[in-house]
Amino acid sequence: MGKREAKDALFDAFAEVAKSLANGRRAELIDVLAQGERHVEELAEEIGHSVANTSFHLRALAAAGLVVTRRDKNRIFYRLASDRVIELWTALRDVASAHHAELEELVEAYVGRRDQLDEVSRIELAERIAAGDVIVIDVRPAAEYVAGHIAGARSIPVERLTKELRSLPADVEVVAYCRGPYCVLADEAVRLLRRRGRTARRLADGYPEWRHARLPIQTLATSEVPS
Amino acid sequence: MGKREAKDALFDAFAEVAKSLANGRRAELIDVLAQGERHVEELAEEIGHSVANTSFHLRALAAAGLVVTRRDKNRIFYRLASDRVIELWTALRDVASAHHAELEELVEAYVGRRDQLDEVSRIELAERIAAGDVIVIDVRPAAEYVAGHIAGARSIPVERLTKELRSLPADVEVVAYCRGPYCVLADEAVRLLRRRGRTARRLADGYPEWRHARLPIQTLATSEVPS
DNA sequence: ACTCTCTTCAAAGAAGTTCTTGAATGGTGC
DNA sequence: GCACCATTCAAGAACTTCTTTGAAGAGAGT
Repeated sequence: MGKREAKDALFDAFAEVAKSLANGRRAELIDVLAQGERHVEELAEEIGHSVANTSFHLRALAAAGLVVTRRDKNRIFYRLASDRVIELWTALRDVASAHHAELEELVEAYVGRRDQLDEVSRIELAERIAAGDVIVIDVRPAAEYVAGHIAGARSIPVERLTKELRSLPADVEVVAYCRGPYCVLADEAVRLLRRRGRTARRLADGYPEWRHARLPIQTLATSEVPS
Repeated sequence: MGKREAKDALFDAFAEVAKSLANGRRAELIDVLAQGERHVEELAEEIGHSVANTSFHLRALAAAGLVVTRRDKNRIFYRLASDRVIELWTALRDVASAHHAELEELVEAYVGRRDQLDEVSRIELAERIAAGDVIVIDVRPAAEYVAGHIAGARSIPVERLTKELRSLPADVEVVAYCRGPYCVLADEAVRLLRRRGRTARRLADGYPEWRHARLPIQTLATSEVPS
């Protein structure tokens, strides 16, 4: 094999990894899997496609080495192969948001205007948690809270927030967080809380970034799903 | 636009960036452009394709916001849009090498066995340069040296190394560097130097990583091409 | 062994990608 | 204004990807 062929083959292999991310549905899958492991049916629900098609995309991600599987009973769980995949996904999002002007329009179309929804940085939140003058709520689906959450956070999936509202003290600021900067769950929670007269902000990014920054987290055994 | 459509559109936009890297030739272009700006004809030469096809790929990269252009006389120069693109490219390579077992075979097919070619880390090299007990040679094409190089390095493109050999003191270790961990120029240089009885190693990665680590660099005005 | 559930595979049409060839464009410098 | 140059565009052939549909496979539990 000549130098040219060998170099092409090597760079084609790098391109294979990029190709596995080069589809919006697979990108959504990576974003969900950054929260923790999930099985096919849940993932199909998340991306709004058939189980067959989701399985097809998951196989593409597995072939590229981005996700790995684990069998438990007759369920197959998918998870990211390593934290480096989160770094890659973060870098991709960063480059996209830095250089793709029209992306801002897409973000706004999806998450709505964020100007008034003050964001809290990871560092500030960590300090406030240490000081104990803030309530942190995890508004992701309960399964993701179980797989891992910010230490001290309480799980209130956004659709249960109205019901649980009275259990939140009215005189303490609430910080909501979810999957990351392009997740709308925390925005919805903050809007709802503010409509009810609460002081609320959202964490600027989400759980994967918090975890990657080695800030304190907790996980629960799957049997301990909080009610 | 519904939530689903808006989310799909947003993640499709992220996927567009990945798609622009999802081709081996475009990946090679990014790797070369990480060294500094170049024009189409040079880039076509680098990837071994026609100018028309290279232009086509460059437009794909530009559309994704990864490269930008600059006109000088009747030449158009391409360069990476920002350092974040280098971070993305590095993350992609890292994930590929961490999870793609067969990649090692491809690397070996391209760069050859590296076991005996001791590598020097950035940190060690920076210390050795400060101590002044090492000669650093930049074996990339002269144009890339001009665009930027490790401070104190001397430009000896690998094809001129034999000629320049006598000008290198025989009793000092030589460290060669080139474009990055998957570049073969420094390996060739080290092999040649060792065959001639010199003590030589290669920098583990290359110029873009050195620069990104904010270690000392130098650039030359284009008129000062070293002979 | 049988059935159940979850997951993957196969086929096929529509849509997209890659590379080649040859022509067109649009600044530059005379 | 004109010729020249580097670069881009256009068209087309070969190939790959995406999604849907329906069927097949593989463990787990009875």
